[in-house]
Amino acid sequence: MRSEDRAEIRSLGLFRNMTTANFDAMMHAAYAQEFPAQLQLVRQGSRATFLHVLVEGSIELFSEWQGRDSTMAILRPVSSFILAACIRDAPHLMSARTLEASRVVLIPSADLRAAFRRDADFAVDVVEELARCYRSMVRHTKSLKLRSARERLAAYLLKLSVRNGNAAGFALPYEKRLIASYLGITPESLSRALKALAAEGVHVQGTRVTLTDRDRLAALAGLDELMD
Amino acid sequence: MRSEDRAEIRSLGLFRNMTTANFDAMMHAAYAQEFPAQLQLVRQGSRATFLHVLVEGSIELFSEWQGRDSTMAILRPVSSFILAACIRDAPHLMSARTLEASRVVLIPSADLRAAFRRDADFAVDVVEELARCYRSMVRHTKSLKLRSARERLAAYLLKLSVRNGNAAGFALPYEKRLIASYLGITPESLSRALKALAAEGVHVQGTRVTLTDRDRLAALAGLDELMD
DNA sequence: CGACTGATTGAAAGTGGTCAACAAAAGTGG
DNA sequence: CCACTTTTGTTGACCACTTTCAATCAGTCG
Repeated sequence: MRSEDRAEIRSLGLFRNMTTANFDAMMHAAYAQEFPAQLQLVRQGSRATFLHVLVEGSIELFSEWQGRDSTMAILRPVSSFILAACIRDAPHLMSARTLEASRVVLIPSADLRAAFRRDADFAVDVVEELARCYRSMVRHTKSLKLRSARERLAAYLLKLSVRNGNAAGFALPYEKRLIASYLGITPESLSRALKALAAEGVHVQGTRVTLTDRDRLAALAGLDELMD
Repeated sequence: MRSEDRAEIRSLGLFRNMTTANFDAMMHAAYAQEFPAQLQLVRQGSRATFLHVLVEGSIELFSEWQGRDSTMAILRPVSSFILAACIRDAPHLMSARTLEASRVVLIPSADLRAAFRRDADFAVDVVEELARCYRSMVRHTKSLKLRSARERLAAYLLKLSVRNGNAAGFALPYEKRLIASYLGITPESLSRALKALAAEGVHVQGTRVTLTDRDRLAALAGLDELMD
């Protein structure tokens, strides 16, 4: 593994506080790997054998059922994923695939669990990371159940703007079909919803978005500390 | 606190493996309390100060936004709740209220965190419990995003049947309005969806449900290990 | 009994989905 | 680099499902 990967992982919230001895032991059998775009890394239903840490690129977590599928989360570096399945040593509930060429570090879940038992500081960080993931899923579910499609989209656009330093203009970071699936609607509905938001000062050309009436949009989105 | 409450909590998966010394220390400031029905125990946005353990009765976890609300989970004894907020020491994302008269044990979250640091066996159990909660929320979200309302209802009825020993007839355990909210639809829609399921052999009279064609219903519900 | 809450039903409206056609981009291979 | 293919995005027409609102019915509880 590249030493900068190692350093980057070490500096992740998850691994920052563990002792060097435990970190080294845990990483002993870990390895980094490059994956091309659109490669499925995890298949739902399979057993968790490695904790994955995304170092470069981006990852989609999605679920499948009866030929349908839905995007559950979109991950950016540096973040771990499938922590819960590793801990429970249970089948994955979600699949994962790369959205672009990505670099992922794989840590054997048995070594993760051993480190957890040996190092209380690490245990604290693991449980905090997992709590973060849980709360993130709760937020996603709340948005699905409490907001309409248009409201979800409005909130999503505002969050993108915030991520870009409150810019009025920014580019959509992913394909629209992916965003649609994440928001729980079809691509056609997204296309129409974007047009409908022109009334709230949203203008879209290709991947380029411009917000001309932030207040109106915010009123519709109703951004909430407890949901967004 | 009643000694049987204490014993019951001690035998919970969460607390079974910790040392007696740590259990006693953690429970030192804990206390049990009876609450009447329909009492709100937790308000979303407030700070987590106690881990709650439901010993008797039932609890609804729900979320509110802009005057709307939605049932996120329904808990039965014995189960803990708001573990994630305790761990993160963060505002609750969900509110909680009793559905019926309930008995709840309250453990100061600071004591919980202290026990977590001192006792690796307990730490393992906490993280497993949290992973269970996370996975439960993932399942709920999958069902919302991948299934239609009718499919969700079919799956819900089949799960109720399983819970009743695969009985063909059983009573709905909660008010229909609550079930509707949990399934992400209005009470009116639930009423109509139940009627529509007559085609799959579902017959309802009041709270009494009878399934006369399990196979047809199962085909619609598409029960799945990774979602149900 | 009368008041209240929850459940059902009907009618109307709205929202989002499906299907099909087409346009626009992006990727592929000569 | 260009032509071709494939994928992604948009638009229209139509439909299914769900919600909303209102009225009614059915229990429950003082």
